Amino acid sequence: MLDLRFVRENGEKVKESLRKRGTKLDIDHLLELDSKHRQLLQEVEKLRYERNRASNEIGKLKQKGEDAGKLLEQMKAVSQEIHVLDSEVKEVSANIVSLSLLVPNIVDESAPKGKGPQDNIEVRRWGETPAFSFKPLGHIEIGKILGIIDFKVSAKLAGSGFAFYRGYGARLVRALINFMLDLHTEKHGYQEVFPPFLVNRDCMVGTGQLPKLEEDMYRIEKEDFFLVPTAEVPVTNIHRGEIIEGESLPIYYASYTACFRREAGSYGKETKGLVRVHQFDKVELVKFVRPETSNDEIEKLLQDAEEVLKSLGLHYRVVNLCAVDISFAASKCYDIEVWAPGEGEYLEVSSCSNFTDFQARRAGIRYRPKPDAKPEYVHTLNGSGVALPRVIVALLETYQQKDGSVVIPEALRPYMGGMERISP
RNA sequence: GGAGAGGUGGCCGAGCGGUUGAAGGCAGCUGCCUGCUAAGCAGUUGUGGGGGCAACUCCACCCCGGGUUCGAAUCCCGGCCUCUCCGCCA
Repeated sequence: MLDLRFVRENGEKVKESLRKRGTKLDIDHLLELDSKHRQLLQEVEKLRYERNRASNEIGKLKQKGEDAGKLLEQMKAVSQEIHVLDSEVKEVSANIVSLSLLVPNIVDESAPKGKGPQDNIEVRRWGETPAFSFKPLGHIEIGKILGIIDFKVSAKLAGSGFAFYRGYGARLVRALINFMLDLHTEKHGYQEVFPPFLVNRDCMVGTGQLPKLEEDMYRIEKEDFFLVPTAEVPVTNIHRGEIIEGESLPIYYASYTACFRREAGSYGKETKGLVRVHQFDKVELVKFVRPETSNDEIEKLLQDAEEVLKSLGLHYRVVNLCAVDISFAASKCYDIEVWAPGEGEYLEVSSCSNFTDFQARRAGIRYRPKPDAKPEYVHTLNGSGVALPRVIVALLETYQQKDGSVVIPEALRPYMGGMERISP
């Protein structure tokens, strides 16, 4: 959510940002509602003032045992008026809120302009695309040969778009989660948290998934709960409605959760295998920081995520997303894309975003710059550190051997009971 | 799931339908004072919003949402959460 006052005073800037994003929204209408709202407020508040004073007067008269009938009658009418105006105010402000919730964050100036993914700018590459003396297989085949991923079973259990891991495959999932959590907590200074996988509506609005993306979310109708699409949602909401003491910033959290996404509208090749599934595992990094530091913090966050891939020896590239590609709540975003030799393409395994004060304002997350200063909104950031299925794709495809086995990168071996390779 | 209790300011805790933004205590801050570990005295300390260049001023907020009333922290209804007992259960 943007600061309404900011929108009021920087209408052009807001519209410019919307143009860059390719989003059409009637900002002028929002501003009209805003001024109507303020005008109504003035009217009601004046009446309230009048009524407060009169009610006081009535109280005094009654205490003295005097008659207050006349005043009482007058105030009855005033109360009626207030009631009518109140419902108008309520309606207008409800409209303002619902419109405001649909306005995306202002795009950072360093984000490239562009019309689509082709305009994202590659920031750097790490490692090289591995060479093979044979034609590398895709992960689906490898998983089948090794008996570690079974899409027949997952389809039987839940339909298409799910994964079923078995044996060393299941072990690999567990190993990766532990490896990543250890890396971030022991080396990068994050505190590990383990939240519920179901959250209420307020959380989803707080981080910006709702109201816009409700169709993409799994919802438990009876309780109005949502399955978390990412740990970002529960973890960012840890501090919803709080005022954090300045000295405790920055706060870094690392969290494993399963992630649930309906992925409505996906089709074709994308929906095969592990590349796009309804449920996947992810270790997420979330930061709460002072506003003036968020530009540096996103770079550090990105590096923390990159280190996962470096440790695993997987070739990747980092891209700076162009305005059109940046998600609703973010102001700036880097994607990390890992190379999958079997697929022959780069796969997004991490998005590292700066949400500036956008989520903080929605979720009411503030801090005190100094012990007695007025509270201000924090900046929130998060990044995958990283998402598992596509890393598994890259891992299997990168480390596959001619004999059908897959070598386990050294960093992961302690988590695999010292195993060096998975053989058919 | 059944029965009961309760949700008040940073914390503890009072509150009859009428100067209660809210007693009292603790904590914090600011003065004054006292030579001793730190006590005493006085003052002060919430959030959001509107109006004004400003001093300032007004409105709202005692879990949330409705209602009754001239007036609600106080009464009524609905919801959420916490605690205790019982039941069920990994």
